[in-house]
Amino acid sequence: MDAYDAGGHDAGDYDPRAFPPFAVTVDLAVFTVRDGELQVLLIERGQEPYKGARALPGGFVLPDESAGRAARRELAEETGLSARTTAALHLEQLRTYSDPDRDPRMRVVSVAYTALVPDVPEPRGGGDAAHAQWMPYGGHGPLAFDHDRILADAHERIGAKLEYTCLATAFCPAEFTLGELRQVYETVWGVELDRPNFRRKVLTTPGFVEAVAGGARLTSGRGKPAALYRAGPANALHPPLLRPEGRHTP
Amino acid sequence: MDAYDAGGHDAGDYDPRAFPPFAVTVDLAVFTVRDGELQVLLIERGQEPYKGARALPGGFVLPDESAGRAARRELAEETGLSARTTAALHLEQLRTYSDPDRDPRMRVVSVAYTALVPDVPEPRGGGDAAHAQWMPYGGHGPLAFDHDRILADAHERIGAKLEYTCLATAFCPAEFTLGELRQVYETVWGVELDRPNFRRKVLTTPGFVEAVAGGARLTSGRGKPAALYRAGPANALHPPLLRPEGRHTP
DNA sequence: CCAAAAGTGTTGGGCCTACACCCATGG
DNA sequence: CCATGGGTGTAGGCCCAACACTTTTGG
Repeated sequence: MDAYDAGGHDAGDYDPRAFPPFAVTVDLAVFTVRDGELQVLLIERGQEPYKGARALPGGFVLPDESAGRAARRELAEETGLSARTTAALHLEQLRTYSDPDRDPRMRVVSVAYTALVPDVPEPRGGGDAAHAQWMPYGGHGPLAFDHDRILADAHERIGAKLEYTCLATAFCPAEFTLGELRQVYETVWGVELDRPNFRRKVLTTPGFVEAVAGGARLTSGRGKPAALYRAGPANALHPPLLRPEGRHTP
Repeated sequence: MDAYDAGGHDAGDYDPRAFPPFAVTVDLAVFTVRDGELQVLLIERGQEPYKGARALPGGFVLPDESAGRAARRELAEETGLSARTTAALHLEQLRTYSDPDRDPRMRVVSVAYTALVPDVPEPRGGGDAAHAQWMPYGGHGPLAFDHDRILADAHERIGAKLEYTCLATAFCPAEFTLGELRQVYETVWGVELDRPNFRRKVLTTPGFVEAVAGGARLTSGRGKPAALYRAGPANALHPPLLRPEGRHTP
């Protein structure tokens, strides 16, 4: 213990062999909105422990890459999407999970990331790529390790970020209707929003969305065709778009 | 590379010796409000690299503790405060910094924490404890490693959290005046707030503060004695206490 | 008496909720 | 022609920024 104290990178002597060895991994909480419900990308474990249980995709951080790069690489591998596609996706560090007992085999510190993707085609199992599949959020059994907690933290985070960032557009394709955007909010928050007020709010927030010139599209066949919009240049929402009753709807 | 892929904890074979070795540390961004200005706890490095430069306090995570426990332990060691005192302090995980080149000696992944402390006595250099000292935020030179960025991220985070949490009371002693609480906001945000409106806002937010029965105290000698308050049971502010002009004042 | 800080009151305007109402399309 | 969803308008109310004013202390 004293050896480690003395080896602190802030002061004292330094011995490269004195540090306690850790494995560092990334875990991914990847969300999408499909069929009007929130879905999450999960894999099925083939090995003990937790064999047969669902888990978040993830893997080791390599010696020459940052955790963020590792997360993007794993995302590409698990979804089977091209590197060009995944490079544009929204990926955000959530937090780091470091309980000594979180992995029964050894000491693993995991940096969790949250990714939001539009309704992409089903992840292909092409080549080496994974058996990852979309499952409704909450409609899966208990997950392996501490992944239930990671997933819950991720859900809470994106719910909060929808309030004061333009993040919702990350769930939508390049061009989308305001109805689709509203459905993102309703699905993640689990509430219904007033359509006219939502529209005004979004359109009066500078840089949130911008109209597409000629476009008009039908969402589900019925009703008046809706105008199309693109994501705007803004990152933050001023003022924020708060969910109805105070906080949370867990 | 393939060996590491196959060793991923989500699938495939698993070899405990195949994982890339990392050192895991914690770094602490400890803030206080002293003399009406925001100050941060820094140490001076005695070793290369960055010998003589200022840095954030921190150290290795031990094999049998979580990063959070390591952060609290380091905080106690650096400030010289008793374990009972530090156990009550607000400590929050900021984010993890994992750039491969962030430490020139070896691969170090650091989990950064932010701590908010009231105006405690100068950290004693007692016993083994550190040469840590308070310095005005921004009034120090460039820091070692990527600590400038960590510190900037921490400042942004606490500024944002003041808006929608009761965090500001963590900067105050057990009993405080509304003037002291307002000074916390003004100091961290770098703006002036309207006193009457601030008072109303705080008092009408349920659970933010509660009045101390008989108390009344003078802040700086001059003026009418102010009533004393304690931190209330609430954690979040509804509605939030937004800073004046949109975002940021960097 | 004056300066400084605490505390109370008031008012005008902005924003937002909650509706009512038209428009365009598919069946 | 009716159900469905897009889009516009409007009235009421709540909240809040701004500022005037009183109170209580130290010098």
